[in-house]
Amino acid sequence: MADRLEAPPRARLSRDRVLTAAVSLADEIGLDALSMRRLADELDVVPMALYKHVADKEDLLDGMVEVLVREIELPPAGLGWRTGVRRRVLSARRELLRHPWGRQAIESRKRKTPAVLEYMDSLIGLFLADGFSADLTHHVMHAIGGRMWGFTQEVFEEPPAASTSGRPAMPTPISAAEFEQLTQHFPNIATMAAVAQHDDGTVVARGCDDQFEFEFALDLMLDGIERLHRNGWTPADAELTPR
Amino acid sequence: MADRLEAPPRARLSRDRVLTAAVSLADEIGLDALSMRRLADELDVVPMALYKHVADKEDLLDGMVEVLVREIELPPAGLGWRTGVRRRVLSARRELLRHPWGRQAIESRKRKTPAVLEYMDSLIGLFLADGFSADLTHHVMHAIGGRMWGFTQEVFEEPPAASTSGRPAMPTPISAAEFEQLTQHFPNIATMAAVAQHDDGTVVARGCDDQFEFEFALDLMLDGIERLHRNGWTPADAELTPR
DNA sequence: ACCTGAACACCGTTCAAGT
DNA sequence: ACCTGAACACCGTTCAAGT
Repeated sequence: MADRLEAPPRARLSRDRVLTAAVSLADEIGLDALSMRRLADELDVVPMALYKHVADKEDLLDGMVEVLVREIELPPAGLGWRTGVRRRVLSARRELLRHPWGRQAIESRKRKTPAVLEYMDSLIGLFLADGFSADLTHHVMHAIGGRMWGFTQEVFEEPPAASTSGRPAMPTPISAAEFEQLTQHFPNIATMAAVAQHDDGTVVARGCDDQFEFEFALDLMLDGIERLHRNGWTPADAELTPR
Repeated sequence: MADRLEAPPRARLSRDRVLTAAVSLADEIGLDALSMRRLADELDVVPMALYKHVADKEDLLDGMVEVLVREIELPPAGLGWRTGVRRRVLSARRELLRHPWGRQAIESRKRKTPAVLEYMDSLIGLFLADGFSADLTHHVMHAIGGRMWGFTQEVFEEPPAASTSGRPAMPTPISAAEFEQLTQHFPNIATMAAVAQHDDGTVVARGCDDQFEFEFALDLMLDGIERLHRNGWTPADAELTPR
């Protein structure tokens, strides 16, 4: 309504402005809907103007991932590997919840950009500082895998009955008829789902608490790593892998 | 050269033929390059002809995932949960190596199709049959997560120096100059990578053996699960989660 | 130096028509 | 019943021009 001071005819473009706009546009409309043309619209600019600031769409995505990864908190040093790893991973998960496009974007990158390498370097540093061998560090970094970026390993979610609407994957209370169907064809899923749905006094009462499942799996992995480290794992142990 | 018996002017289309063609086309050119139009070309048909056999591209991808998942081997019953899970997961991984588009396709599905539900049901059945509570089964299924489909949790791969060419991510021996760079900026990555590259007598000598890393992580998880089961885990244990 | 316009070679999908 | 043609509303990107 009133005249604004910034943006007289139009604000000047820059890589930062392009990336920031891309990040919040992706937050809004999702990664699949994010196109160079749509982004240009948002910036009140013709599509080709973007190409002065990003090489192409791949470079745009690289830049968006950089922005996201730099937001992962690095806690103070000296907390020990387990706490250090745990806090980084939980912070990464928080970023991914704020930027739901993050997983797809990170997974589709082929070149590791500086912020990505820095983050991995800091994780590796935690293990090495606490006396993990380079070998063991290597293997546990692989074992942590996507969880270092806060990826939930799902592909699983609720039993069936997906959310028809855009986002909100509600606790999905299924109807009696659907449950009957489920019991018939997938009795084991039904048995498992029944507990997660009914039960009211236990931890699982919250239906399916994503944060709980995430930490459950994370701690299972950290427990395993701690045990290997405490037992002085060496490459030789790998030969006599169980089974 | 000689006249062929099948495909007189052109073979009749069917959902199966469409899906099979899509699967092998994706094997060849990758999922991103797979378009309805390209697939139609491959089948010597106009793009719109496909829409009689698949509802849309989403439905095509659903069908392709069905084809892939049905190829996962279900070992005979009675092997016990650990062996049963391990063999399924390793078989799933083999499928994913044959169909590199599988991961992206599976991850992008929102509705769980019958073959997917059947596979999950069979996994859950293994735990229940060996006396896992429905609660614990629920949590460990989440913890296994993408690994049940044979997903490597990577996002990690070699240090830097990505494969410039299309596919073959070679062991990537990096040059002395690159290594110097790496040491400067990412000392911990360098330390870790040095072992995986030099060492010649140990297990890690193979540089970075994907199969080894996969099984290392899988067994770490299975060990953890076994321990919980043996100790009679109950939801109450979750309250006193470490840290 | 930075932005624009027009064009190219693609997409998925609809709709009305052909056989 | 199944396939086709033409069209619509999109893509990413190049290239030659404008200011």
